[in-house]
Amino acid sequence: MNDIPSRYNPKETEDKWYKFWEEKNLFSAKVNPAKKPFCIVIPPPNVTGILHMGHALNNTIQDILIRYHRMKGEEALWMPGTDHAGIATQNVVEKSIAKEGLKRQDLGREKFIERVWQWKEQYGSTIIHQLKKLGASCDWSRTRFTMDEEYSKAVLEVFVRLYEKGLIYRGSYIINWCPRCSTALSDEEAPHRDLQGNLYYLRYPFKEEFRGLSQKGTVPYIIVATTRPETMLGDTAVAVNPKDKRYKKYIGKTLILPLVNREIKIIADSMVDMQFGTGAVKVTPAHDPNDFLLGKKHNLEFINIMHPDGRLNENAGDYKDMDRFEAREVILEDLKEKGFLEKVQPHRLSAGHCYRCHTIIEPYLSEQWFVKMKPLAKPAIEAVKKGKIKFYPKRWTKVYLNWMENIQDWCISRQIWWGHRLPVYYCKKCKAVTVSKIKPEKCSACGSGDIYQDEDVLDTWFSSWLWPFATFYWPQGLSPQGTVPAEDLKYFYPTAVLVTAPEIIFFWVARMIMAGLEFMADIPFRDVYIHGTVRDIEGKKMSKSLGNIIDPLEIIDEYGADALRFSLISITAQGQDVYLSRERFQQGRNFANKIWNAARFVLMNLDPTQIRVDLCEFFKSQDLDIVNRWILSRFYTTLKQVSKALDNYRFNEAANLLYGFFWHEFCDWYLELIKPEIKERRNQVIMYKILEKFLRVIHPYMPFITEEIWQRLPHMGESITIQPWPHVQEQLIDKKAEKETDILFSIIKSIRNLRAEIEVRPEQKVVVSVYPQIKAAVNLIQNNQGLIRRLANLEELNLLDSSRRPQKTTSDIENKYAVIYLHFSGIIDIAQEQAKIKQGLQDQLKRKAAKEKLMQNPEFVKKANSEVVKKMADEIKELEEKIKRLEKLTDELH
RNA sequence: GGGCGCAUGGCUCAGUUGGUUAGAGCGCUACACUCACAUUGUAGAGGUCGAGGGUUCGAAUCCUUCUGCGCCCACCA
Repeated sequence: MNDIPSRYNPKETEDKWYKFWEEKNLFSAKVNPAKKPFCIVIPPPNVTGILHMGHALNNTIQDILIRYHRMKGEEALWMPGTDHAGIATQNVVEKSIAKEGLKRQDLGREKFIERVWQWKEQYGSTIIHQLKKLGASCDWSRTRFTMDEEYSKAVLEVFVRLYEKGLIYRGSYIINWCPRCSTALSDEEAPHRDLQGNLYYLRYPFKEEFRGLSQKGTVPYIIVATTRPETMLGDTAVAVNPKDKRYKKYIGKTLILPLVNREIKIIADSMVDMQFGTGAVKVTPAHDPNDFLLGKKHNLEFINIMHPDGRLNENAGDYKDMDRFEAREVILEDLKEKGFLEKVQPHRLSAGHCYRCHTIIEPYLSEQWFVKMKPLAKPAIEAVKKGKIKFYPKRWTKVYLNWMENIQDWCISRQIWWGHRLPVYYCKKCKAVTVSKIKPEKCSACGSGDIYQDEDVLDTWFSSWLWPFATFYWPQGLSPQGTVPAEDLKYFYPTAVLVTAPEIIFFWVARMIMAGLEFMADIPFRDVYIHGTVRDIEGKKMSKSLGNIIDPLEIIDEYGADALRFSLISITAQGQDVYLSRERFQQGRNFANKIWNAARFVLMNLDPTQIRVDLCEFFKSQDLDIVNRWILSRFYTTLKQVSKALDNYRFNEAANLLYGFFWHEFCDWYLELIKPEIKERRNQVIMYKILEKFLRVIHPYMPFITEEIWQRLPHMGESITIQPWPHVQEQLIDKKAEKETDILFSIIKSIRNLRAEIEVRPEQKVVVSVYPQIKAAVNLIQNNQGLIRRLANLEELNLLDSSRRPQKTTSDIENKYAVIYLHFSGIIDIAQEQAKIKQGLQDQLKRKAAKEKLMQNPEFVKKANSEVVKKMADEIKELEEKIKRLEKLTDELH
């Protein structure tokens, strides 16, 4: 009689509806002055990316927002795309050609880049397909890639503008160098991790006293401490603090650098911490950022001892071509042998690690390009301080500001091939630098045609920081095919909200704010929502290397995308980390199935001819019964709360509200209540309308199942994705009905409780007498006897007007509203009953005493909210009545 | 060294501006597959809200100190 299976099968629906949405272009957004724009730019995943739980969380949140605002009638645009991810992608392709026994150098730059593009064509859209599996409603027709021709123009434009403004400069500085990737990295790309290492104490002998020391008996050497002994080969000084009494007399003296036999001076600088190590520090200006500063200040020699790949170079003498860590061991051996090693102490230290390959980075002196950040940071700090951009949760504001206020210049050149090549040209003749978007014919200084382009490419983030406007074809404002009109940028920018993870704040969020203000003269987004990190059940971050990954695609396969989405969101408190296990997804699957079966039930019992009516009109024309008034009220109350929660980025709250409403109110109570009279018009209309509206409201969370059901309903419109978000009908919110059903339900629950307690078989009908404790309950019970009888499985229901315990009573129970007596031919355990009553009496007395004490406190009466005081007084009155009744009962039982 | 987060029933967590008897999911116990759903239903057990101190008529909630766990930042040779 009906063709709906009793289990929801996501596999049969998800791909089908996604295809449908795409075919109908339901996700495309256009400039529409009649509508409010709502735009989110996706944090572009790496082209090398495959969907992990972090993506799943990040994109589910964005999809919920986009679908919600689309239904609210805004012009919702979710701008998708991918990031060329310079280092990561180059690494992947290098690995792939390594299978053919090739290195990128074998291919040469051009051929290698060709291979990367080939790779991108083949695998670069994997993540896009996976996002579609998730249900992401991006406007795919706009998909951008940071290496697109037009996008690249924007990148070069920005470089040139900043250069011309004097904000980009080139210079030799100590930067983070990854020997494995063989490139410079920004500070953000080289996060510090703690390591267990050693502090090595080395003896540097004095030159003057070198020979005759043993006779004089003075200290023949100064001891310096270092964690990287191999860098001693590049030492050009030893520094002490000028205030340090121990060393004052040695300042200006000369030492002989062991193994190398270089003469180095002892210099004084207040930078030296007297407390650390021996208070004397070896200075390696080419291999340590602090030493670099000292080197500049004291005009020291800069000796680079390392090849870019981490092996030592010709300046390392005998240690040439050894790997840095191998050299460390050999050097230590040699130092030890020659008596220059004083001691070795275990030492916790932290070192930068390449964020792509996790190799320990080397502070390395090299010529790089930098962006001066302070001038860019200033307005970006202001924008957040003034509240033009808001972080959710708020606490990230401080993290952002702290970083921005201490911002360092940004190293943007990378010594790799895959990326935007610097628009910088050098003249072979006069060495002048020409910076130009398009390759210049000749040197801007001397006019020579003998020029060549810088080999370096730009940091990937130097392109991603333009994402919120470069995706709209800034600065031309027009896509090459003219498919994206110039007005788009104006209409959709600034975007509404950026959704991302905390570790991206510095990399991307902060820089987008700076770029937006600099190039668009406006903030790129109004809100920043920072969600938590996805962890496993033990709290460890999910990562491939730990092997604790839960693959979202497997979850989709097993439970469905809706289940994945719903579960993920319902356990993610705002901004808190998420602890996941596979079992957690059962909740979402079960909920989907519940919705499925409720819809199935409604459809099985639906007469489509009855329901074509406007809900409000229908409501006005009818004298609706309490049950329908209640469920309408509950729906609209929930809707109101859900909208509010979504507006405040409280996604889990909205999810849980919807879950509770649908499962425990609509299914458990409402559908059960109307079952016998389900064909009545009022029930037909209300159950249908609520189901239909509920589907819309849960749709942002569970797009697939809601579409599947929607399509089976006698619906209007082609897809649920573009149905309007229901309006809150305030006039249907009926607190009185809610209160009254609470009375009915608690009476029914109490009876059920009673039955269970004395183990009445479920099929056994019993007789129950009810003595209402509040006036409102009397009529209510009277008018809803049938309902109570059915849900509590009663033979007969008597309404008492006296609290006298009726004859043949087996057991009783009381709740806020009534005392309930159950008549059943079982055995009455008088003692047990007495104990129960006694206990109840004592509880009530205690509660009454507590409340009376509060009421006798003049401070309370004076200061507390009058509503609270009144409530308290009412409660005392109620308690008094209950106590009176209980006392009477005790007497009777004696 | 600086900053942030977390600590609530066996487990994982909610608890918005302080206000009745602190909630949910999972797990557990008992009962129930004729009636949309066993991916289910009904009922139940289980918490002195990490510790001390303070503010307040009133604190899981605000302040403070401490303890434990986790994270971020920093030029700790």
